Amino acid sequence: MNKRNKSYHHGDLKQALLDEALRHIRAEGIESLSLRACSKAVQVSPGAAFRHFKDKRELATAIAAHGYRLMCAAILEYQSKAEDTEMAQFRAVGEGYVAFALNEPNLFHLMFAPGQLDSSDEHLKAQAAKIPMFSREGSGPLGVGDMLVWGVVHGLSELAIQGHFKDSLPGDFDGKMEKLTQVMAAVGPSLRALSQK
Amino acid sequence: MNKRNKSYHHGDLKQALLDEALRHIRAEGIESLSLRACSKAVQVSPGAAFRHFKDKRELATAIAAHGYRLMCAAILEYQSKAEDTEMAQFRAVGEGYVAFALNEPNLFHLMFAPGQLDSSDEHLKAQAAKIPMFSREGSGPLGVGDMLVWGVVHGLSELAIQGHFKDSLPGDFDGKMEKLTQVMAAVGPSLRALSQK
DNA sequence: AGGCATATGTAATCGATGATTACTTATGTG
DNA sequence: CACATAAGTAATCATCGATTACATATGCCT
Repeated sequence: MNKRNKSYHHGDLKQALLDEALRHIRAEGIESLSLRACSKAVQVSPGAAFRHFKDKRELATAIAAHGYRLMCAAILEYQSKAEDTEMAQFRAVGEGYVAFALNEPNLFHLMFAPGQLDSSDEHLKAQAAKIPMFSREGSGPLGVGDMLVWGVVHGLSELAIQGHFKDSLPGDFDGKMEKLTQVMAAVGPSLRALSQK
Repeated sequence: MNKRNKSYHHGDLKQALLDEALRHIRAEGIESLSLRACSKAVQVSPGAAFRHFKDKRELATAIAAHGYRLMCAAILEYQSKAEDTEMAQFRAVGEGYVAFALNEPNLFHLMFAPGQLDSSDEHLKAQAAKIPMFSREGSGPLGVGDMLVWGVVHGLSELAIQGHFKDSLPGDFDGKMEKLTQVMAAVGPSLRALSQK
């Protein structure tokens, strides 16, 4: 638990691997993530990584869980900046969701790449449950409004990330957010109404 | 061009590889697709596959292009079954999009997995351009309504595929489609109005 | 028919990867 | 201080994408 950097033992290899994996995924995406490359970057043998992560998927799952934490933080940030009306708070959730996706496209992609993750991981589920959309999962069926709200923000996020809106959105983050906020505002009220009944 | 199955030459190896790759992607997904396994399944040496596809990505791209053809067919089918009113045809596009996604989740996933594809492939772009949502790309910026329409159908498709609506949707295809059709119908008119101005 | 360019396939090989195993070294607790 | 355990190494396997040099079949041209 203490930091021993004298020799041999790394100190906190697990965290170091997580850091390196996060850095790599942000920069290059999940596809090219390699345990060996991570191990080398942290100056450790390939096999050592498997002492802390039984799988490549286990590492990816941990990173995805961290992604949910960041997404949650983004939503809370937008909520804290918004007025304290129900409608403003409702919109802030969507804006935070989209803002996170635009800022962390590779993390967003990983979080919705079921093949690369262990979806039954408890820590992963716990972090996801902090997101309003996810927290309603399991608590009975979602209403029409809830499905639409999630669908809109998720679809817009994904399509924007993948460049399908590149002719329709400014190049910089602030411009994208402003335009997407307008887009969502166009249906916000009706979705909110559907979501409440 | 003729079918010679006497010996050595395969006859139509390229198509055989495409068939096998499509079968594998449908059954297992893109992640585990392997050129070697495909080659073995078609009784051919691994290197032979590279005669017809310079890359693994080139093979994946061809399959994705086929996916767009199938998605287009699904949309046309829903349109042909729908009434000949503007609103009914508008809704049929969305229903066809979602129906395809539910029927071919792995193909749908591949078509929106930019890392695995060569997005600049001409054949791929040509097939995609037959989908109403994609055909508006490049023809000036999309309006608010168009972005919302695409976002809704795409987001609902993806979330449904990934099981995030599993408490809210029936287990069978027909049940899912019925519910999702209701969901989309709840905002169809307002989106259509936005999309037309 | 004969000959030859080309299309198509094989076999061998490279480097990287995920994963496992047996072994070694450090840690810290009774 | 001894010893169980945690944490790392080194070696190895099978698989993968990709390239190369080589072999064989096809079909066109005269």
